[in-house]
Amino acid sequence: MDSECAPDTPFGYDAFRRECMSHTVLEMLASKWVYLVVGALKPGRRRYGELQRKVEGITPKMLTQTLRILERDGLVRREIFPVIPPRVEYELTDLGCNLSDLLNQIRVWAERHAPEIRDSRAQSLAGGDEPAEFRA
Amino acid sequence: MDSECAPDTPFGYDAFRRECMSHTVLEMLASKWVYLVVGALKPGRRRYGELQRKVEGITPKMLTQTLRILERDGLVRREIFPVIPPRVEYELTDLGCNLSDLLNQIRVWAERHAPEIRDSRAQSLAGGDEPAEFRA
DNA sequence: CCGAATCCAAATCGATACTG
DNA sequence: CAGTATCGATTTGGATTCGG
Repeated sequence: MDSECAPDTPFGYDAFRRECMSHTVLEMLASKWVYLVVGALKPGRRRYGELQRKVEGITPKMLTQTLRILERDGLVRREIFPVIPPRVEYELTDLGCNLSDLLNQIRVWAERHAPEIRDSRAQSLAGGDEPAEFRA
Repeated sequence: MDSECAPDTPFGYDAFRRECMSHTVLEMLASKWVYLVVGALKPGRRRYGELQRKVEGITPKMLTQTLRILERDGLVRREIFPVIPPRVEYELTDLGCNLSDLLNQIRVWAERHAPEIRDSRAQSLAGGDEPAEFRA
C-alpha cells in the first residue's frame, strides 16, 4: 500500500486521511469542471470545440487543464488526427465511464433538488431559523 | 423556473448552464470538504470536535464554513445545547442523507480505484504515452 | 481548429491566535 | 468546547495573445 491508510475500509484506503492516495483522488474529483466535462463526455467521442460549447462558460484554459488531468488519471483518452485543420477527439476510458455514471447521478440530483435548495437558501437569507421568533 | 434553463432535462434544470440554479448546487458540491464532512456525518449525530477529528487536517475555519454552507442549503441541521461547556450537534437532514449516499459512492469509488489512478499518474510522469516510442 | 503561454486579479485556504 | 478573527501564502480563474 502507498502509505499508512486506515485498514477499516473495504479496500485498505481511507479518503479521510490526508496522506492516503484516495484523498488526492477525491481532491481531483472535487471540481466543478471535472463534473461537467466528464458529463459532457458521457455519450461517446467528442471534439474539443463541442465540449467547449456544451460546458457553458468554460475557458480554453480550464477545458484543456481539466482534460489533461483526466487524461493523466486514466479517465479520458485523447486521439489526435494529423490533419489540417487539426482534429482532436476525446473519449472516456472504461474507468472514466464507470465514474461518469456516478458523477451523472450527482448532477441529476443537483437538478432534481435545486428548488428545495433554492428555498432553503432564501429562508436562510431571510433569517428563517429558530421557531416562533416573530420579528415585527 | 428560476431562469432560462434548457428544457431537455427531466426536471427542467440544466447544470451545464451557468445561470441555472442547479449549476450553483454543483459548485457547492464540488468541494473536498463537503465530501468528507457529509461522509463523516453519515451514521448519526456528531459533535463539532468529533467531526474535526474524523476529517483529518480540516481547520476550524473550514469545518465551520462547510457546516454553515450545508446548513444554509438544508442538508444539515444544527442543534445548540445551552450548557457549559458548549455542546453543539450536527445531523444530516433527509435531503442530506439522500445526498450522502451518492457522495459516499464517490468516496468508495476513489478508494477502490486509487491504485489504478496512481499507476496512471506514474506512467504520465514517466512520459508513458504514444505506443512504440522507444527512448534509449 | 486546437491548443500553449503569459499575466494578473481575486478568491480560497491554511496556520495561528484568541474568545465566551 | 465550539467557534471567530486575522493574515499571508497559494491557488484559481478569466482575459488575452500567440502558434502549428
